Amino acid sequence: MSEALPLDLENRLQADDHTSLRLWLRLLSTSIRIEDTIRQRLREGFGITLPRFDLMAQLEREPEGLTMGELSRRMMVTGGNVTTIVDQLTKEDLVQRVTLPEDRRSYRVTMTPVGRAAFAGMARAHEQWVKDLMAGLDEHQQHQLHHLLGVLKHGLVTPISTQGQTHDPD
Amino acid sequence: MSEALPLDLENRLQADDHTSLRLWLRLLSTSIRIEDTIRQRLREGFGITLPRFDLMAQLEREPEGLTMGELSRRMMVTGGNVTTIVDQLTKEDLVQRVTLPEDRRSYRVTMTPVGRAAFAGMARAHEQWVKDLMAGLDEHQQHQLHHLLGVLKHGLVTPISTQGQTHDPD
DNA sequence: TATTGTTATACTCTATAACTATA
DNA sequence: TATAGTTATAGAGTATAACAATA
Repeated sequence: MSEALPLDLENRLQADDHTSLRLWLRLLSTSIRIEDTIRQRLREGFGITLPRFDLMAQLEREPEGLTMGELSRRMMVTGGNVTTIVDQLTKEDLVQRVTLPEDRRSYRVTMTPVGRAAFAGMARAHEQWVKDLMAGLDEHQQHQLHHLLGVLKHGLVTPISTQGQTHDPD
Repeated sequence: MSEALPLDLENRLQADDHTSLRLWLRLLSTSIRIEDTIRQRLREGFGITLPRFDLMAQLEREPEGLTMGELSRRMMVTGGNVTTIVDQLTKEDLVQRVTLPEDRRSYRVTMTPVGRAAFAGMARAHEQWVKDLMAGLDEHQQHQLHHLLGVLKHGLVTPISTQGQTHDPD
């Protein structure tokens, strides 16, 4: 975990490479493992997929609802896919399209009362799962990890596409 | 980043929940952002997908090659999918199936010379991308993050399936 | 009978591009 | 013309289950 660092600059670069690669593989595998667990439990417990859960989570924060375009930008997927997901959730009576008088090309997607109730249960379970999965770290370690990930994330070179002012505070 | 912790036990649990949830969202979003970047560059630079790259990375570490079953367990996907991926890589002459005299049901998948050369280039580029993406953290922070992720990962309750002794040291 | 690998099928998510209807 | 959303299509990855060949 803490090898002696060589003094030669080129070797140091090499060592640095391996540190980064090992870190990335661990970050990725940890994330995938947790995500798969949550995905599986959402399916088994609530018969819902992660993208559909995510869409409802977006709506939960916005009681007014969101247009398809807003959902597309927030979820960072193309419009056609949002249509599919909203279609499915609509079929299950979890969300609905509400027409806008001021622009008849557009809709506002909101949760139905059924959807709100269903989501409350899912969100509660979800939060408990996450808490359990994170329980290997104490409060201090969690804050430390949160901080380091923040540094890493904000240090990422923003890709070419800063077009749609993506909504992604975390 | 460091709010005062309430003393009431129930509130503390609540606060703890939110810490975990915020941590998880940050972990997930950071991981996805890096993964998407790498995925896109692998496609644009080398015309290869992440699962195919991963399969070749598995073979790279095992000069003797691996059977379909071993690949399936290491990549944690079902056998049918490994068949598909190996088929595609075989079509591009990057890997090959080598028959085993001792068990004619089974094969050993190895990289072709072409595949080995191609993978060397990909791996070099991949490592450099990772290094650049991680550059927001200094060496010490990277080790710290690596350590915390290790604690988190090993604290995860091992899922029910410890059947196939999954190969996943990271 | 059990095991290795393949095939067939289906589902979800994803992107691109053509299209409709409004603005 | 430009924009909001839909539809059509295609491709990748995934799982399940039935199947063939071999052990």
